[in-house]
Amino acid sequence: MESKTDQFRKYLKRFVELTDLEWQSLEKDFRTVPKKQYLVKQGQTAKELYFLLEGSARLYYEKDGDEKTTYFFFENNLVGDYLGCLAGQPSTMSIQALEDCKLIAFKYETLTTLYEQFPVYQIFGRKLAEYLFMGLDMRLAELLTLTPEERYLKFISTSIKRKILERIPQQYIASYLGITPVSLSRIRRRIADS
Amino acid sequence: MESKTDQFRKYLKRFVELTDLEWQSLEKDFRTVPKKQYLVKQGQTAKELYFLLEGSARLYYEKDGDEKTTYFFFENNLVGDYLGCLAGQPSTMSIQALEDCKLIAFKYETLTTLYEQFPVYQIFGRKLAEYLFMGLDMRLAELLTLTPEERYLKFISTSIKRKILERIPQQYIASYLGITPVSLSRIRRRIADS
DNA sequence: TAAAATTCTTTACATAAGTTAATAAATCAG
DNA sequence: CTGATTTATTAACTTATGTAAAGAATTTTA
Repeated sequence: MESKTDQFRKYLKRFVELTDLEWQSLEKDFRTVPKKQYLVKQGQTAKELYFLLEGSARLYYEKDGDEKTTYFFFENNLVGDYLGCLAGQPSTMSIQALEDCKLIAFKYETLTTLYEQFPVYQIFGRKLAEYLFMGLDMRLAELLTLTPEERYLKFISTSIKRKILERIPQQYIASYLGITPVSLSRIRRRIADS
Repeated sequence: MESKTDQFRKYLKRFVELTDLEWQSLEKDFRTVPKKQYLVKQGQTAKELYFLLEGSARLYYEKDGDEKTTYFFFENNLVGDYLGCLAGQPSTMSIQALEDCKLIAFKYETLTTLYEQFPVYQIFGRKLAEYLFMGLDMRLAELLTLTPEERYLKFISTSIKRKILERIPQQYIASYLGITPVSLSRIRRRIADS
């Protein structure tokens, strides 16, 4: 039977192969965060990162009273304010559970300590940053080169994202695409009519 | 007197401290690229990265016949298709010299070899990726949370960026901000009138 | 310096998006 | 199951942006 931590260890294999000692050196802490509660709060300095075992979350910025959702997180992925951890600055955004979440927490500081202790973690740190960079780079290119309608079509064109559609309120998807919920509703109608 | 390579070495000190051996192990190649020529061409697989000694460049995507500029590069910074190097895929964008450029080229493969040879390069690789990630993350947040006018005001509010304004055609700044040159012109007028 | 090329601004018009508010639909909680 | 809450759609209106084209200003270069 696969334990919870195995899920996380398996995820790390995308990046590096860890020995048992290396794997155990990363102190892990189980958490549950109920729907609508926060993993990261704006203004507070994030000290830990999470591996999402179950559930989903959204990252949003607050602006003029309303919220701009810019990212989603799903099971079997890392969650957290990576930028905040890197910069050591208070978070400029919040991360809220969209569904009940089960997660594994680990201190960012523990990770940086492991960078020095084990070369393989240094490699992990690099590959993780590279992986996150790639994601953002492609996202940015899409935002700057595609129209809102094109972005929506691209968004729903992957089967993974279709699952997202069923689990996530459309208002959040709208701001992920850089538009208002009303506008997304119109785009959907426009597409349905054609 | 400071030599050309010293400029590059100094830049690297942001990330790591290199011994002479480590520094010399990175094979460097001087290049000049005249204005309007290309450092990276869409469709070709980028194999090297550059350190810009003098001049400036823009990164752009081609879409429906016209160009979307999404990034600028200036002296004393790295240039190149980092994503393309990471992914080993053909570039989806081009990088064009906006002014005559003097640069130091180094093979991405050499860098990855050095990751294995010298731990300090592994650290450099991590910190570089983290640094680039941070830049993209902040940029993305700005694009998704600010209006075009707010983005322009933010853009010109930093003294560094004001220099950019004087060296870079506004049409490119427009698409950097995610709008058309016409729209930028109107925003500028709106601000001037108020 | 003058002609050519490029860049910027402006105008007019069409289109899409934002805003507000009302209604419909779906989801949640007691 | 039903009332309450949240979410999605629609409508009406305003505003900003895109597009195309013309003219002005600037820069390039021969």
